[in-house]
Amino acid sequence: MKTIQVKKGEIIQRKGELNSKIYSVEKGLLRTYSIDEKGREHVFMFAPEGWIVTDASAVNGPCELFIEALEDSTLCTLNAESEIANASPVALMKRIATLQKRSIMLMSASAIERYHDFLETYPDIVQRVPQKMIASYLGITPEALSKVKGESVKPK
Amino acid sequence: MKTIQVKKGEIIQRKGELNSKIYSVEKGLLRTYSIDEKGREHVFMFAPEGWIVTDASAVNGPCELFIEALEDSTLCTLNAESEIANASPVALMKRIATLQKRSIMLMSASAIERYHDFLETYPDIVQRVPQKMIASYLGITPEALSKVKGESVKPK
DNA sequence: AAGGGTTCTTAATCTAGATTAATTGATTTT
DNA sequence: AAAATCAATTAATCTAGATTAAGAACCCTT
Repeated sequence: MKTIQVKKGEIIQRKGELNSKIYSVEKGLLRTYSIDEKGREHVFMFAPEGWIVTDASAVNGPCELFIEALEDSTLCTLNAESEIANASPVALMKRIATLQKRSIMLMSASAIERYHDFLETYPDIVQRVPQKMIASYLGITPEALSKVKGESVKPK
Repeated sequence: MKTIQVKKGEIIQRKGELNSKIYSVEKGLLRTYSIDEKGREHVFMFAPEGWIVTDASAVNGPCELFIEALEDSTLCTLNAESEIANASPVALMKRIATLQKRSIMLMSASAIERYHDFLETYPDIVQRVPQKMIASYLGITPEALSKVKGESVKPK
């Protein structure tokens, strides 16, 4: 386990890499995202101070996700292979519960409902993240996010 | 840990209950689903023979999900509270990886792409599950599933 | 076997969000 | 500070999938 400094815009992990790590965010802000066959980016999660990031698919093979610093950040890195074996099952269950909720939201809620859920899940980061990345996290385009926000302020 | 028999149609766990369990499917088929504020059902996952089912959100509170037997089934039940502490972190990471993929699919793939992913994820259960539940799992209506299946057979 | 309920499909219409495009304002680069 | 690139918003049009409705094919139950 060691502490590292990363600069805004730096890509910490890329799809296809094998040396998977677990990152604990001490200071700053990360995001993870995938790029599909059509070349489009999809933000999977954000990680402000106190959050932990890892690409679960990297446990049994190459990473699926990119990890990028959205601000200058301080991270604690753990080697995934050795640390996962003693990871807390209770903490992992919490992660599963969060993902369970996210899947259900994506299946059932409208764009504006998902936006409000984003605000609850990540209070205090709206100002720190570009709109287009929030839109990507919601699974919609930046144009659609602009639209629904406008409608919710001045309804009808 | 004990083995129980359940009948087709039986609801094994309901939203709001506190006595969460882990179910391992020996024989038969289960599904888990949520019901949103508008009263609509959303299938979260299926569990044929060999799969394990649990409602992760029940670790820290009441269940979010219903669990139902789609066929007469034989299940091994484990008490969640006591068993989660010694659950295998590697197995939990696999579950996280599956959910990670599901979220990304829901954000980025079209209905027909998600249908093909369903066929890969659950080979051999298409014939055993009603279309409307497959549609619900995909996050679309039964009518839309009928439509895209028809289009994919006879394109244009 | 007849009746009443689901389930599936097809078709017509409607709508949330995508796409395209243009405008303005920020941020970087030189 | 001008040029160039990038971000956000607005508007017009388009489309995947929703909604509504109706008919056909299955269950169940009696």
